[in-house]
Amino acid sequence: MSTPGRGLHGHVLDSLGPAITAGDFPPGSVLRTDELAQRFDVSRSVMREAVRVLESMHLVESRRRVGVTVLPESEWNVYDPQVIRWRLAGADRPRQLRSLTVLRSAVEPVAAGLAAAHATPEQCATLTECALGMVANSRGQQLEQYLFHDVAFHRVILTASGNEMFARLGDVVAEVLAGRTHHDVMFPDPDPAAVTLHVQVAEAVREGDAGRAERLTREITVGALEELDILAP
Amino acid sequence: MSTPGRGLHGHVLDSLGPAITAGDFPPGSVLRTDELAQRFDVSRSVMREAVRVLESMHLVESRRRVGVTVLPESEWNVYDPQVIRWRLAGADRPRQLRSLTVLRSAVEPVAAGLAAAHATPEQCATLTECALGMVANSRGQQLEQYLFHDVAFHRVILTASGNEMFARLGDVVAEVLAGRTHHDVMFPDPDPAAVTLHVQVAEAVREGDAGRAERLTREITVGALEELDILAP
DNA sequence: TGCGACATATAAGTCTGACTTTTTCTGGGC
DNA sequence: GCCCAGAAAAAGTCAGACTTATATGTCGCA
Repeated sequence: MSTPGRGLHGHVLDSLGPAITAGDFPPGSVLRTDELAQRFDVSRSVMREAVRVLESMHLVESRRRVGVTVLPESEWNVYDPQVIRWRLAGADRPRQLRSLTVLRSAVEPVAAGLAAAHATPEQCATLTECALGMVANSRGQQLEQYLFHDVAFHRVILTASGNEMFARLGDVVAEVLAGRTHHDVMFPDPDPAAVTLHVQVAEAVREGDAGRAERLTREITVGALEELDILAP
Repeated sequence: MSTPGRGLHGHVLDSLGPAITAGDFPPGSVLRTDELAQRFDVSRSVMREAVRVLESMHLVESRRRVGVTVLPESEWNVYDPQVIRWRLAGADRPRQLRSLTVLRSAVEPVAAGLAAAHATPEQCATLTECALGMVANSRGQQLEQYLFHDVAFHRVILTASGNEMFARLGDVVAEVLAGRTHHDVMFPDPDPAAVTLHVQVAEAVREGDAGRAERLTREITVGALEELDILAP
């Protein structure tokens, strides 16, 4: 999905980031750069670079004479893809998935409506292909193939909306959908109603019917939320 | 609003960040750490820390034997508050405001609906106060006072939704609203209809009427979008 | 002429040690 | 009890030497 551990400082981040986001260090905990450098067996320069990155994510704050203070969750840059990945890998993954799914339920319908107005013919074609791919793999435990087309579908919607803020949520949606298929309980086959809705959204976008695209997508996301409620009530 | 230029590397970022996000270096441009260190008159260690931060924002990519490559806009972490601030300070500020306003139009109505279900009595009280504050300052060019209550209002809605992803957009909304009042053309007095809508949203949340809160908030954001269309068609 | 292996230059990456600066804490004097 | 000066602690900064990956160019061979 992304670039794990490039360089020594990256390796340090791969350890420290998940540890902090998992709550191993309660907010207000104080770490010392030198000690961390020793613990990870890297030089102080490398450790400082890692701390700077954590600081830019607002996971920690570095102050003179004090040290590196872990910030409360409310300060974190929870939209940073790296932070999202770390948190999804952690213990309260279910809560993350819920948060992100609620975000989806707000964004995707509006994005679909905009896509109906702005999608290029190519994007419409891709959308239809994705929907058909979902149909073709909706039965017979072909979850991986289904997931592939599902992710592609939602990426196209978000991109075709023409809004960059929406487009950049493609990775988030991909993580959420992948998480549902891989880590969490999943029904052996996808919900047939959801498959139909995707096909209909592709139709609505193709026809430029913004209102219908939005309504149908809202139904999809409502379904995703209900699925979460069933799995983790 | 935030923490400008803490430390030497922060000062470098305050210069480099806006320059990159403004497009001063076309995507693919290659910078060299040593040269940058000279240009900003800092040591390489400091420069390296700054580059690491830019790298974590996906504004640049650092590769051996090549240098620091500026990435295309499509790679940027556009949800990073710092990046948002840099871009809003730049030349294509209007486009940013539009992107962010569209995001608001997707998120805030859903947030208001959730707030109606989850808001504490304290939050309801604060919300009503904010709405009243808006009413009280809606006439007579008291834009600053009006803005203050407007920002507070939307922050409460986003927080009361109980969704952390929504809550973290409070700063973004604050930037957008402040931008509208300060930098851009603004009607001498706020739209009376918008003021009324805010009061009604506060009512709906207080009464726990999620549907109405969502609908009314959608009207507010539609109004904000239309306002943009009028100002920059 | 074309292609692959090898050599080389380059820029990032890393480490170390010394020094500076800010800020908290401590303790003494009033 | 309060305030100010000094000390201590940790981050911040710098300079220099060394390592490593890698893009590119060169040479020989087919």
